[in-house]
Amino acid sequence: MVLTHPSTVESGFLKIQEVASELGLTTRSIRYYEELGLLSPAARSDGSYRLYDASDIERLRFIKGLRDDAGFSLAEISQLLEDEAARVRSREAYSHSVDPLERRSIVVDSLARVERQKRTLRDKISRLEVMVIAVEARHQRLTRRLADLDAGGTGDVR
Amino acid sequence: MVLTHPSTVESGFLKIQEVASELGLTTRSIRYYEELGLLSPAARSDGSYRLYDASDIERLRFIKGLRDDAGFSLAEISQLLEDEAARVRSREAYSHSVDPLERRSIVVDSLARVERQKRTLRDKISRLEVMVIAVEARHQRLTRRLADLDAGGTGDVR
DNA sequence: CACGACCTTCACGTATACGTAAACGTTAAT
DNA sequence: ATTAACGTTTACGTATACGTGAAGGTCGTG
Repeated sequence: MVLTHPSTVESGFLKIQEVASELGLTTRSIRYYEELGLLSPAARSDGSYRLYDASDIERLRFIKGLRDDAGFSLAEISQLLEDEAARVRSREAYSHSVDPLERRSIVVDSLARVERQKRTLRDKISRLEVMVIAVEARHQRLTRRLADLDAGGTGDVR
Repeated sequence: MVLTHPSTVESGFLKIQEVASELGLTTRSIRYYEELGLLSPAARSDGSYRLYDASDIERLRFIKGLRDDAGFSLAEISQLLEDEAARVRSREAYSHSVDPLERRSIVVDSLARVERQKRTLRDKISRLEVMVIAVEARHQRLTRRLADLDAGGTGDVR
C-alpha cells in the first residue's frame, strides 16, 4: 500500500528524535550542537520541524565519535570541522557550479580539511601509544617483582 | 613525619607550585584532584604544606595524560586509578610487610590494575583507528573526485 | 625578627555541556 | 475534527572542572 502522505522514511529525511535514537544522542544535544554551529539540518518541514538527511547523520556520527571516542571538546570539534557556514556554502556552490575549475578548488579545500582531521586523530593516537608504553613499563616492573618473589626473593627489585 | 628544615631539593620532596610548574598544571587542579581522591601527597611539612615525592609526580603525570591526551573525565580517571585509599594501604602494607605471600598478593593486585589500564587505553586507540579509517574513506572519495575533474570529468563520482 | 613569597582552607564565581520544564505549534492517525 | 505524540523556542537548573579572591599561617633569607 502506498502512503498518501510522505512519511519520513519515504522522504529520506529523519526527524530529530529518530536521529537521536539512531545515534544514541539526546535531542537536546543535537540542538545544542546546531546552536554551536557544528551542523544544521538539511531541511525544515512546513511546520519548521528539523529534517536530517544521510550526510547530516554521518556528520553527527563523526561529532559523537570525536566527543566520546577521542574526547575532544565541542570547541575543538568545531575547529576540526571548520565553520558550518563554509560547509554549506561549499555544498551549495559545488552543486550549482558547472565550472570545473571552481569545482576543483572546492574539492581541494575539502581535501585539506580532511587531511587535517587525519593528522589530528593520528596525533592523538600517538600520544595514547606513548601512554601505553609507560603503562607497559610499569607492568614489566611488577612482573619482575612477582617473579623475584616467586623465586624466593624479597620483591625489592630495582 | 617531622622534617627539621626541609629544603625541597635536599629532602626529595617538592612543594605544590614546584610540582605544578614541572607538570604544566595549576595548584588549584592538583588540590582539586586530591579533593576527588585521585591522589594524596606523600607528606605534609610541619606547617602542613603539601610535599610530593617522585611517585606522586609520576601519578600526576599519568593523570594529566589521561585527561589531556586520552580525554578521559576525572570520574573515568578515578575509576582507572581505583581508589587512592587502597593505593596508600597497599604502599604501606607492602613496605611494612615481610611476609612474601602478603607482598605477592599486593603485587598481583597492582598487576590487575595496570592490565586494566592497558586494556582501556588500547580500546580507546582502537576506536580512534576506526575513526581514522572513516576519515580516510572520505579522503579517498575526494581524491577520486579530484582525479575525475583533472581528467576532464564532471567530478560527479559515485 | 621582619618581610616577601609561598602555603593553607573556605567560599563564591565561571565556562562547558547539556537536563528539564513551560508554553505553544505540528503531524498523523482515528 | 479531535487528539496523542512529537516538535518548536525560551529559559532557567545542574554537574564537572576548575579560576579567583579572602583571610590567615609558614618559610627562609637579610
